[in-house]
Amino acid sequence: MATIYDVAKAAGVSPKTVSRVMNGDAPVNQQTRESVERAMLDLNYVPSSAARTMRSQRSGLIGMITGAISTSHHFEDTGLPEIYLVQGAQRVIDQSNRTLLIADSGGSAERIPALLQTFLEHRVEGILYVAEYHREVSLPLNVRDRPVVLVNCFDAADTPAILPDDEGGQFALVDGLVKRGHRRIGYLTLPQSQIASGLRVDGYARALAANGIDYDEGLVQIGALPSIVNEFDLLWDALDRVLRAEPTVICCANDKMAMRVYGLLRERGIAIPQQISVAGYDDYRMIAEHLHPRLTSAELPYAAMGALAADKLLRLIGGTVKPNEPNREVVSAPVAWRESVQTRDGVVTQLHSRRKDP
Amino acid sequence: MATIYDVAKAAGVSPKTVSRVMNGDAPVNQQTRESVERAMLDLNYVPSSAARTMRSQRSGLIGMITGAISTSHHFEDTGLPEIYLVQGAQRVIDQSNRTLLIADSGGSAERIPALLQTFLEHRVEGILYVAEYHREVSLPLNVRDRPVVLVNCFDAADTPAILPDDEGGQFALVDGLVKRGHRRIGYLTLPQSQIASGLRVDGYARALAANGIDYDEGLVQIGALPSIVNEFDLLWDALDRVLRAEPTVICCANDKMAMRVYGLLRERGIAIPQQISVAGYDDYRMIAEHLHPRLTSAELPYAAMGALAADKLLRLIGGTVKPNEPNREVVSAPVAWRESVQTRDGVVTQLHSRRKDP
DNA sequence: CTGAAAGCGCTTACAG
DNA sequence: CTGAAAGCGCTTACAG
Repeated sequence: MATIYDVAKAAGVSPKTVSRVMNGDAPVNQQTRESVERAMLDLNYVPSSAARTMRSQRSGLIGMITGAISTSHHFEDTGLPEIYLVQGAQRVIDQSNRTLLIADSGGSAERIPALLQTFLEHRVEGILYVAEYHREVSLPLNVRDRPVVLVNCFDAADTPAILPDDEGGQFALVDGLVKRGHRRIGYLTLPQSQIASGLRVDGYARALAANGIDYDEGLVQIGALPSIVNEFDLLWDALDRVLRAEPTVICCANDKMAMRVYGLLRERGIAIPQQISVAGYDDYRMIAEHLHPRLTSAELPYAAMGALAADKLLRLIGGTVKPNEPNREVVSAPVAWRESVQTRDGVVTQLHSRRKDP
Repeated sequence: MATIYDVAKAAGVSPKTVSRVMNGDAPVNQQTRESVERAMLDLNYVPSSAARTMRSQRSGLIGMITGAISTSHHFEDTGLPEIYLVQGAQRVIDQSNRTLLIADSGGSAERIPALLQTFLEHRVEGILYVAEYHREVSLPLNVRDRPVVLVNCFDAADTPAILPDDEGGQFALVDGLVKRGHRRIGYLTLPQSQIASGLRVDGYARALAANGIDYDEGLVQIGALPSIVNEFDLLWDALDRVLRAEPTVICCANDKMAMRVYGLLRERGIAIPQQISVAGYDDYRMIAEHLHPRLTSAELPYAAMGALAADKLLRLIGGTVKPNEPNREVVSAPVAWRESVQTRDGVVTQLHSRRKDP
């Protein structure tokens, strides 16, 4: 392939001038520039990032390490939508004229050191470490010397982290349900050992409290457990208990569970949303928009998290992080209201008339 | 960071010997090796792939360009499961001691030349070009000088390509349905302008013919169109026409459509699978295993396609492709039989007794 | 089994 | 606005 020397010779200038035309780091005479550009085109010149990296000591590479692209062996295969996270990060990184290097752990943690080694050989300028679900992690020590941003996870060392606002998301969902006239709000959760689940139940409880509604234990049931063989049986029983508490709406731990609940409710002959409303979490559009009726869901803002994480990492690399900037940032997102939730007209009217009464 | 010279000095050898220890490309005295390895550890030495690339003229990088990681603007958001494709390719590439560089077109074709430029700057040894859905593409010319394997697509220039066996997949599905006693087999398709859809209808027809069943036009209806606003209305009408042809099972163009059909059938009070069986395509587990009942589906073998594509690309790079090897390869996959399809016992018995009759 | 010299293709640091 | 020299950190090609 043509080198900068070939271009320089063809254009009748020095290599350094070719370099200046490419990088725009110093003024170049218009005519000189044009002849250089012509030479680059004629020779089909493509600069070598290896040479550039070696001399400048800046690789322009950002490493992202993730287990997203994997058949995960943990709680559920929550993985796929994390792709939005990759997309969000990539957009920001492209804009900074850098290249994102993505390594997939394939779901097995023991591969991560090797992936990091590869990143280090490529002299990545920073690392985005993405977890498959909201959880605590501990980073291998050999990363510590360059900027890292955790995404969808956090560690004991308080490494900068971008997290979803699980508490706020569930709050907004439940608060919105109350505003739509619901007061008996069922909730099929995951076990509290799941960090996201604990936070969401907190949000559920806060929304009830904010609206003066008592927390009824019967309305909140665990709808799934890790590695249960017959998942539908467990969910069936949990749904049974929730229904006995007479809800007008059932919130589900995630959209996948909501999809199952659709099947179970219909098996019982209960119409959605006419007889009972249903809501999910994640706003996983592949599911939410194709269920019938379409599913109301609180968005897990992966794209925004990816973008924010990339932005933060770039600022860490550039040294432009504000001194008072918190290490952990939480990303909120709106609820996507769709037809699976029906407004309880009577109650809403009642609320309206109350407001107008005094 | 420590360089090979630092390691050489610490170990009391020449840089070339350190290189030999790292690469194992020539015999090294056991004691020498050990002192070099100790020095590498002590100094926390990580070789620079940029320097290695520049001198050896081999980057060890494979580029993958994809629109998978995107909100696609075409027919439907088929995107997400292509991640399995990335996973399949990465496993193979890791084993060859290379690194996969993934670039996402974000769904917009105009970004692709820039992504290719980045790949060329990094001197990728080959390129995997992944389409979001089975289709024809045309490659930008500037790729032509290095090995390329198309995945999920093909071009007029007969570039090596790995494709899903859509015809065979639908054949296996329909043939299996017949073996399970079904003879009136409805099919909600996508328009034939979709290559995959055309092939699958071919497979459907071949399976009927192979089993001596007449093709009934009334049983085959288009269930979705691109950019239709109210997608459920169109599907509702198509489903209506199919039902009038009195099928015992309905095949759907993909799992997402099957998910919608679940909703529509239940709205009509038709029980799955007791009154009618349903099958999908893609075996998109996020959907298929969480619908109730779980959905029978023909697998779109993305992981296998990714692995095969990577394997082929590596052989193209290594020059070990067999001369008689076809440029286009098709990947087959089994059908995942689940509870949404019910065996028609009566008919099956009838078939059995027939065989035993003469 | 080991080493000295050169060079891969850029950018840095300096000079003019 | 432009250029000559040196060097980034490896591996190649050669020699012993």
